[in-house]
Amino acid sequence: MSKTKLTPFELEIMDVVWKLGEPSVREVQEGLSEKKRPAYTTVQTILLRLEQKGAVRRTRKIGNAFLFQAAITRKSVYRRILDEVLALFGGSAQPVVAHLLESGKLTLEDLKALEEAETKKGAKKK
Amino acid sequence: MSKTKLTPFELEIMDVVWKLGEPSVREVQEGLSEKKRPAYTTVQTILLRLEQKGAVRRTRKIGNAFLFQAAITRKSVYRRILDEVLALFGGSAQPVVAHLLESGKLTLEDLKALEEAETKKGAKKK
DNA sequence: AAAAAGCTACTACAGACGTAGTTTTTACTA
DNA sequence: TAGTAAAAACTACGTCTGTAGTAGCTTTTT
Repeated sequence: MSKTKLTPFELEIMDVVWKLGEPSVREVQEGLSEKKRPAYTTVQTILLRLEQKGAVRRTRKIGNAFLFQAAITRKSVYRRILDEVLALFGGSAQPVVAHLLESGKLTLEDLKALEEAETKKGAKKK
Repeated sequence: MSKTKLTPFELEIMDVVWKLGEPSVREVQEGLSEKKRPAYTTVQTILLRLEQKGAVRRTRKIGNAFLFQAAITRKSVYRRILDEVLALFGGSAQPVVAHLLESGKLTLEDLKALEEAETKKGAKKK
């Protein structure tokens, strides 16, 4: 898919777009947490850049405002991010998980749950 | 620890520094993969910025060249990166691992191995 | 010692990012 | 239809990144 490289802030905007589905600039702005809510035009600018990057597209116009829609999936973006992290960790996922465990971000219970889910899926698949 | 925020390229440089221990600029440059090996002065610049960020420090001088050394640990950097990724994924590690599994980056075997290692460590601890 | 080779320190610069102001257009509303 | 409110479009700008050139000092080699 598109090799869309998004910045952290663009990511946040995308998050809102994904959540809302087909928001206007105004809605995106209001969808951001109050603490750091940038100016309307800032959101507008980012949305424009996201459009140029092919991450969103304008769908239609309501009144005089455009509505936007994600043009890439959340999953594809997450995958790319994880791939980058993996590359950092030498290309293998195991050390990443080991790190998560070590830092307490992931528990043994989490692991077991995941394992079980995966086992089930594997069995079900095909 | 230091809230050192490193760019991708700085990360690469750090990687070489960590690997070599106490390299000179030249050694760092040569430690980078041949494909994208930047000019000597580019490496120098990055090393300078890393120094300003507190990520490396100059140790001594051999001939007329300085030697550098990491001032932050690999682990602390990795931890910060993972924290950022976790934040993206909603603060929880489980979805991250689920993603890894789904994309085939992590296998059931990996999971089991990790689980076992973790169990052992947990038992050993204190 | 003079030249050569290698380093450091300083400077530069284009493109990306975050941020937002200003001008122009559009579309309701009285 | 004229006025106004809201949005779009355009412009701007400081900082960060990747990238490297250049001037000048230092060490080594003739």
